[in-house]
Amino acid sequence: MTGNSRFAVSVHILAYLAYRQGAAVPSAEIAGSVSTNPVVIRRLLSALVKARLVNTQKGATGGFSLASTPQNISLLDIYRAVEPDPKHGLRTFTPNHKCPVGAKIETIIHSVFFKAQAGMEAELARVTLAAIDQELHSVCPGKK
Amino acid sequence: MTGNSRFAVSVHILAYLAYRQGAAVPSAEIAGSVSTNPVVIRRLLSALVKARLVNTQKGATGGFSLASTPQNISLLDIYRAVEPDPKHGLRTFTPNHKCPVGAKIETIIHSVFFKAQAGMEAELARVTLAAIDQELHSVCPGKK
DNA sequence: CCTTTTTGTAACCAATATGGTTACTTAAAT
DNA sequence: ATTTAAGTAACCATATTGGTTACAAAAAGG
Repeated sequence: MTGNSRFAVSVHILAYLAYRQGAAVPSAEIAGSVSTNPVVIRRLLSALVKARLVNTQKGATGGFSLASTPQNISLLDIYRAVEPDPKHGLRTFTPNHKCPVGAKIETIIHSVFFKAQAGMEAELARVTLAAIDQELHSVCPGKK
Repeated sequence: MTGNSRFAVSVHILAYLAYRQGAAVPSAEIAGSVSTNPVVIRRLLSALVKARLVNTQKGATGGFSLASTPQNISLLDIYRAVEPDPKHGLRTFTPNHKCPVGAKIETIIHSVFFKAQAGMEAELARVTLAAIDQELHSVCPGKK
């Protein structure tokens, strides 16, 4: 999907903020849950703040909190915030345009990747942060 | 999607083989169309041969050819041949299991990624090499 | 045989991406 | 003032990626 862990960690971050129910959560606390450095968390939160998914507050008693209800945040929102330009490995794909195949294949593959991307994003759009939060609070999968 | 160009180049390779209609095509010729080194092509073809999508023949007059009709090869077949284990950036994602969120989020994210992957693969399954080949032979998009 | 062509791989390299870390500035609360 | 915490730049180690050279194995054709 993405090759890096930005999306996975971002989902974890927002799930953690949902779990903390509106409290101002410092990056160090989130980093403790993710098991990484607070700067890594703040870097991702910087993108999430820009995408208006998260509010931020500096200073003592500051921290991060959701800018919207978990019901109003989909995983697609998160994905787009932290993976703005999925380049699908087309970076180094520059076929020879002097060849009849090379001349046309690039456009064709772009269109295929666009459809594949849309298929993936459609699934992400179906999952809300509220659904994730609910799973977090379920005691045990399969419990009656 | 993948981060690397393996899938894009592999589609190009198979499209080229379809275009050459069963001839034994040497890796150097394909490399000319893709604009890369023949070894890069042979590396990918090695995976495609193992997946039984391509036949290979050593020696003079040797080369590669499709092992099946273009109609019987989907882009999902190609994807699975060259990206056998899409690790979706979960390599370095190892949350803190001592935290209630960290303990459960990994499973949840795995399931989300699985669905997203399935959405993407469903689109790839809908495209055959024959469809690509047909697009390659269309004179001009939009021509009457 | 012997030469030519081509696959099959190993080995190595440069470029890039990624995540972790330190350090420092800015801002807010008490 | 002091403390807490965001924001961000800079740097580093590691991993991935694609390109390249090199060479063995194999098949065809004299």
